[in-house]
Amino acid sequence: MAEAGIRPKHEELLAAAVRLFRQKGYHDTSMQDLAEAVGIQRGSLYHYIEAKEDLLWDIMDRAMRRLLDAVEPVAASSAPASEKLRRAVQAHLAVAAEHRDELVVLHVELKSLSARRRERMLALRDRYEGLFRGMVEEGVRTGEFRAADPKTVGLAILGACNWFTTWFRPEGPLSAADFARAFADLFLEGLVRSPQRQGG
Amino acid sequence: MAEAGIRPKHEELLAAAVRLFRQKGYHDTSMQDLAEAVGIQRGSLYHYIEAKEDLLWDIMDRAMRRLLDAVEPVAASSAPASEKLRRAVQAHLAVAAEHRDELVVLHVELKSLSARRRERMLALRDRYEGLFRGMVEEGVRTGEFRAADPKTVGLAILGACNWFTTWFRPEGPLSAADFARAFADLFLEGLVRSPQRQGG
DNA sequence: TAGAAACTACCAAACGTTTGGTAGGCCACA
DNA sequence: TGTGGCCTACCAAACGTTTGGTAGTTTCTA
Repeated sequence: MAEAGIRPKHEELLAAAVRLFRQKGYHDTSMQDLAEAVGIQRGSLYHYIEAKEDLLWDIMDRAMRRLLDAVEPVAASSAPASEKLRRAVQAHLAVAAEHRDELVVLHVELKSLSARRRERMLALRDRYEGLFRGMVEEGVRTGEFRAADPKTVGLAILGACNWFTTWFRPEGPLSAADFARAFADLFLEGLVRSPQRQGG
Repeated sequence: MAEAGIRPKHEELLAAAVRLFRQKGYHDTSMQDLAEAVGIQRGSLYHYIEAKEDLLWDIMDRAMRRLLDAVEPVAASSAPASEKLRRAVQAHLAVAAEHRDELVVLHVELKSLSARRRERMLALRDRYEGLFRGMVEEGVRTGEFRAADPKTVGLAILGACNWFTTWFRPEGPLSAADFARAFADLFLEGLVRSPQRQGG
């Protein structure tokens, strides 16, 4: 919660927690696992944190803010809706590619947070979903997009983007930017060929 | 694994496990929790199962087969690719709406399976992903769809469909069929308005 | 009267967390 | 230039509880 400068061992611990929580899940990762990962004794972890759940919160909070920081400027810009949406997808996938494990933990371990913290996190998530819904809304309002339910469409797009973290492999032939282009084309132009546009 | 007719209490146990595993996660659900949910003592659970993991496997296996049984006939039919894709999305969302908890467990708890069982499940998942990729491939091949990478598009569509389980609420104003229509419109026609088709 | 269904009692291990303590570095003060 | 006080970093051991699972026995029911 309180910023405390850079504490190397604490960062190392967080990094180990991200990896283990993604691999085994929060509840199946023991303090023993975490201690071994950073090379200290189980009890010594409490020199750095007050409780196991603090690690989970820090990871999820950080991940959520990465997404908000990446997409909020895009949503606030003055480009056409289609261009905003394209850039938002690109921004999301870029974060997702660089911080895959964090984002998987964010999505999967919401249920492992305490009620208070879960509510705070859900509020941030709602804000994030609102960005995508808002861009679709804007496109529909200005007539750039066809009539569509912005909430449903926003969730569909965000779903595809969120799922990306579960299958993307950086060692594959396509980059996150490649996938972002393919995604945006799909959402904006659709699959069905139309001779009047994009000519082939 | 071996089919054994209908065993009411065993079904009750499975149903309780689905609910608890979705709510709290597999590792945070104890045998005590399960026993209380079906009104027997902890040790008595082992009259119905050999190990806790059997419950997880049965749930995931059942969920995966529901999806395959729903979509495989669609993919094997002789309709145009766009129509197949529309029906596949409809079929997936129908299963997802009726068996939400099962599908969430299927997606979230893969990591909690033993290595052997996880591999078997991944094989089934690959088969399922192949159905969607195949439909896109077909559309591109026949020229019904524009040029696109079938694997990427298949995963994007499936991602949106899989994410559906995390936010769909049956008590909401829109049915799974409504969402399926909106999803299919998005994937097939895209968002950007085109005067030459669907005229408005 | 056999088998299914459930009980009680128990196990060894693991859990997250707390405790009391130590080693070494830094800094003010005499 | 020592030295006492405080800090960070960590250890080893123990805390009480819970874990998944087993064994042997009793109760219900067809």
